[in-house]
Amino acid sequence: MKTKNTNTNRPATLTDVARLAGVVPMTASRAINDSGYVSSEVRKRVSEAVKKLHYRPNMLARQLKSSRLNAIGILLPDIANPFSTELVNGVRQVFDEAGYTCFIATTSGKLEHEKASLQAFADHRVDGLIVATRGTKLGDEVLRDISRRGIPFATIGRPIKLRGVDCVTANHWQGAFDAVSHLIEIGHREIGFIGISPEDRLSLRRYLGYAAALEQAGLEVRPEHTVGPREAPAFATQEDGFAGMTALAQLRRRPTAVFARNDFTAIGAMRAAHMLGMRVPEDMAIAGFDNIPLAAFTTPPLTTVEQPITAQGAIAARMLLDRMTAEKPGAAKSISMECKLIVRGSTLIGG
Amino acid sequence: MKTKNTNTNRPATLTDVARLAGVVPMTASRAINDSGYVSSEVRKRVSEAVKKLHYRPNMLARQLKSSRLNAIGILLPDIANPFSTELVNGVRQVFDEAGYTCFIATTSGKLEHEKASLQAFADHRVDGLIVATRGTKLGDEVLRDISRRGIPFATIGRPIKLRGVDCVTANHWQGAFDAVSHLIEIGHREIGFIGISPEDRLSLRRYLGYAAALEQAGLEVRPEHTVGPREAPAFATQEDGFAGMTALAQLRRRPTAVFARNDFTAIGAMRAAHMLGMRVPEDMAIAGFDNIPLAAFTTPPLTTVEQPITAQGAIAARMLLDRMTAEKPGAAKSISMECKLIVRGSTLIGG
DNA sequence: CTGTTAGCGCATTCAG
DNA sequence: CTGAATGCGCTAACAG
Repeated sequence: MKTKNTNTNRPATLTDVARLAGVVPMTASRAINDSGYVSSEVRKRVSEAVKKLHYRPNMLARQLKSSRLNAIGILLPDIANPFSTELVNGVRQVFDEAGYTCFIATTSGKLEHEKASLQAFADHRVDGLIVATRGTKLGDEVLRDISRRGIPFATIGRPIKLRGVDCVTANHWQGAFDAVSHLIEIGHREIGFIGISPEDRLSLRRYLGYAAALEQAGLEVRPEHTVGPREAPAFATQEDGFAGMTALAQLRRRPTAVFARNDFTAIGAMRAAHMLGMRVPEDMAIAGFDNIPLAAFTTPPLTTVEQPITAQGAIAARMLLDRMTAEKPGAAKSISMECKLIVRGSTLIGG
Repeated sequence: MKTKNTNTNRPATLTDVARLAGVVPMTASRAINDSGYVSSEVRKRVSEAVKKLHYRPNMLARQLKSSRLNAIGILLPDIANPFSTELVNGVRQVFDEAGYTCFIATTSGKLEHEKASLQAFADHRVDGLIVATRGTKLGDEVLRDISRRGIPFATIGRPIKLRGVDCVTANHWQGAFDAVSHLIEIGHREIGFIGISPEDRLSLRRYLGYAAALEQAGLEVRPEHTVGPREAPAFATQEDGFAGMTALAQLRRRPTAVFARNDFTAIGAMRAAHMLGMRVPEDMAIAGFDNIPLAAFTTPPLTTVEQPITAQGAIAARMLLDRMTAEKPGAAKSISMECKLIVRGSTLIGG
C-alpha cells in the first residue's frame, strides 16, 4: 500500500523536487547539476522547488551510480597534536578546491583502531585516503589490503613500499642531525637521546640522525644514553621525557645535553631537569623536534626542529588527487622535505 | 613475485560472492548478516567466498535501502586542543560498542567551514551528529537547518535552544569561580583576566565566573584588568596570553595574580611574566583552565581547572544514541558537569 | 531542450 | 530454509 508522505522528517528527494517543478526527475537532476541543456524557464522552476523543499542531493545514491563519493578520508594518529591540525589544513587546501569533502578518523594510538578506521573508510567507498599514522607491521598489512581493494592513497611521514602509493615525509634524519650537530658545535660531548627504547631505536629516523651526528663528530654513541618507552614505541609523551631525564641524571657519566624525540618529550625532560636542580641550558641543554606552538613559550624557550607540515599535507593531497583523476597508474613518487633548526634559550645561554 | 594487479578489478559485490558460493544474492546477504535461517552448509560456502574475494559490503548501497549509514559525524573546532582527542575517545566509547563508525570534521575556526562540514555530513546522511564548536549566530542557524532536516544531534559545550537537541557542557562558570576564589583565599586582591576583549567578555562563561568570585569577595571588577583579543573572540592563544600579561604589567595598578581563559593563554602569560623579570608565583600568580597534559610540566607547574572531557563526550554520545534509537522524540536534556580545581606551583609557593 | 529506460548494490517482502 | 521480485535516489546513455 501507498505510504503517505506526510512525514515532514523525511528529506525531500529529487522526485519530490521534480514533481513540484512539473518535470521529470532527470530534468531536475540536469538543472541542479548544471549538466546538459535546460531552459532557463525550467531551471528557475526547479531551483524554486529546491529552495521550497530544502532539497539536498543524497550523496550516497549519487555515489551508487557514479562510484564516486566525492570525499576522501584522512587517518591521523590523534588530533591533540598541533601537527594534525596543520596537516588537515594543508590537505584541505587542495581538496576543498577540488570539491571534495574531507573526513577524518583517529587511531588514538591503538592498532585495532587503525585497522577499523581504514576499513570503515574503505567500506564507505571514499575516493581516496591520506594516511599519517606511524608505520607498523600490522598497519602496513592493512594498507596493503586497502591498496588491493583499489583505493588510491598517499602517506605522510610513513614511507611504505607499495605499488602506486605516493609518500611524502619530512627529512627527520636530517632534522635530528642538524639539531645534534648544533649541540656538538656549542661544545657538548656527551649527548643523550630521550624518546625511544634502545631496542626500538633503529626504526626511528630521528634516532639515526642523532647517532650519525655523533659519529661524524667522532663521538661515541653510548647505549645507556638512549632512554625511552618500550611499551609503545609509536609515541613519546611529556611523561616519557620526565622519566627519561630522571634516568639519565642517575648515570655516573651523565650527558650535558639531550636531544628529545619531540617537543612534548623535551618539555617533560625540561621539567625533570628543573626539579633535579639543574639549570637549563647551563647544566643541561635540551633540544626537541616539531616546533609546537608552545615551544616558544616554555622557560627557557625550546630549541627545536621545524618541519613543513602544511606543505606536506598539501603535497600529499596533490599527489593523491592526481592519482585519483589520472587515467594511467603512473609510478609511485616519494618526496622528502627539509627541516629547519630553530635555536632558542634551551641550548644557548641568552638565546 | 606474484604481483597480480587486482587494482583494475572493481571491488567484489554481493552478487560475486553469491555466484562463487552457488547461491542467490539474497541468501548470501542472509548468511553474511546472520539474519534469517541459513543452513550451516551454505553459511560455510558463503564465508569462504567472502574471504576469497575479499568481499566487504558496500555501506552506501546498504544505507540506500535502510536509510541508516551506521555512522555519525563529530564536528570539532580546529584549534589544536588536546580535548579534541579525549572528546572523540568519549564519544567512541559509546558508538564503537553500538557498531557505528565515527567520522570527524574540523572547522579551522572558519564559519564557512562549519557550514560546509555540517552540510557534508548531512548530505552523506549520517545517522547523528555531535557538535562541539563554539556557539555563533551563523552556526546556530546552520544547526537549525540540520535539525529541520531531521538529523538528530547533540552539542558539547555550546548550549543551544532547539527542540529535541540535547546539550552537555562543563560548568565553566563554576570552574572559573573556584579558581579565582582560590586566588583570593591565598591573599590576592587585584586579579586580572586574560583571554577576551572587554567588549566580548560578557559572552564568556569563564569570565562571568571570574567576575562573580571577585564580587562575592567584595572586590572590585576593574575593566582595565580584563585584556584579550578582539578580532577573534572564539579563541585565545599563547600569543594572546603573552600580549595580555605585557599589557597588564604596564598598568599603574598592576594585578598580583591573573586568571587566564585557558592553559595556552596562561602559558603565554607565564612566559611574559618571566621575561619581565617577575617571579611566578611570588610576584605574579597565574591560573589557567583545561588542564592540558603539558600544564603539569611547565615551570612552575600550572594551577588550572580540569573539566571532565571524556565523560562529556560519552554522555553526549549516549544521549544522541538514545535519541537515534528512540521511537518517540522525548524532551531535550541539558546536562552540566562540575569542574575540578587543580592547585600547582604557579599559584602556591612550594606547590 | 526534455523524457524514457535502465541499473548501481543491497535488503525488505513475499512466495515457494 | 531459499529464491524472486521490487525499489531505495540518483544519473549515464539514449531516444525523442
